[in-house]
Amino acid sequence: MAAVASILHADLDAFYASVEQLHNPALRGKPIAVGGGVVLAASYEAKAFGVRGGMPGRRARQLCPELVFVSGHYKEYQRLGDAAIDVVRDFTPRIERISIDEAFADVTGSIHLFGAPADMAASIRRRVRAEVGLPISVGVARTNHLAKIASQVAKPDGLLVVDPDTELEFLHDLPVELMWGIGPVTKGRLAEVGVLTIGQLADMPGRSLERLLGTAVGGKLGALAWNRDPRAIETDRRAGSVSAQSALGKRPATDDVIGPTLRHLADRVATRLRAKSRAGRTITARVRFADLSSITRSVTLPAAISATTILAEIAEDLVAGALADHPHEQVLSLLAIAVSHLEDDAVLQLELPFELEDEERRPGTKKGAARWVLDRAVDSVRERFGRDAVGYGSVALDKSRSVPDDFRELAEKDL
DNA sequence: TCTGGGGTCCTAGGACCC
DNA sequence: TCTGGGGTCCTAGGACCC
Repeated sequence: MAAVASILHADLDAFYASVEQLHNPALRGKPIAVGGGVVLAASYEAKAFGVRGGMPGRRARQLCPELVFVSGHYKEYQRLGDAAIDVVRDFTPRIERISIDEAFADVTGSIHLFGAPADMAASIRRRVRAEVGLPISVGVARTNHLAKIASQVAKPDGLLVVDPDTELEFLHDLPVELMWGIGPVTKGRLAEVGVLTIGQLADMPGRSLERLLGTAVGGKLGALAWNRDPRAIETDRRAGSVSAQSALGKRPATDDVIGPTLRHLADRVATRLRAKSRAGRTITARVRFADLSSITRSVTLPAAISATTILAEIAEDLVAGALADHPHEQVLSLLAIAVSHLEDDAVLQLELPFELEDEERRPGTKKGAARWVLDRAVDSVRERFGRDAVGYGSVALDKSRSVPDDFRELAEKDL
């Protein structure tokens, strides 16, 4: 019965870029970026020039003229990411995987088997380097939040253990943006009142903090700054929503752009739902305009759906409504569809009778069920012959702009 | 030199019910 | 006629994470 929890946070360093450098020795030691139009990941050599993920490729090339762009090997990312996390899993089943390259592990119950958490962390780093070939940083601490911060401070290719006796000393000298939940906006708001370090944040009266940032954010950050982290490892999280989006560059807000794009997005989302026997009640459509401002419209149905065509029709209605509210916007830069309020057992849900307000355009039970059967048939053909074997009409997406499907899959969470 | 894609959580107002 | 209070759901938007 250990009195204190021991949490590890393991985080592969510059993951995609490291995989490319592993497979192609000519890239080692060089500034490289995975991606093209947009930088999906940068090597540490590139980060030294200020290149960051999410940055437009053109901007990255300005910052670093000798930057080498490489296209991604996404299947490899999935395989090696899994392999690295599996090494961590050898030390405990109490794993919460945050993303493809990052996981928390609660090793409190493993100490009697493997020794001190710091030794486990060192073993993990050695084994991931030897067996997977990649550098991984590990933070060790009493709480999730502290372990996560420790791994960030340890990077690249480092190990940092936060001694339970010196947690606040460690925490309070660090810049506020290392905390979970502090992004550019919150960092800016804090900077305006002269708060740059976690220690300064901790010294703010709770009430001023909540006035500045809102009760939830302010309260949470205040607690974290004093090292009160309520968060425990969650070993089996399931996604609460599914979504798909397409950046469009600049396209006119016309039916020939909107229709095919929404059908494509609806297909992606609905196929994923059906593959996991799930369905959702709330449908949200997002429209982003040329100036990057965006609006959303949503509707909650009396029963959950997972049929492609119904989802596409509802999304089209939502987008039409959104555009009607903004008659002066003529140019679109992105469309997105999300389904939330997810429920299990799509088959049963879809057989429940439900009626939508406009029966003419939004078929209810019988047609809905028939469409679901058709969608399942399409799904099974695709399973055998590939995604492109059969489609829902023409998809007039600008392929040069869009991101490979393999990459999209990396970000998908388990439904 | 206006930026990709998939997610989570929170807020605030209004509708509706008891 | 006007007065309460609490709870839940829905919608739209915003900040943040990887």
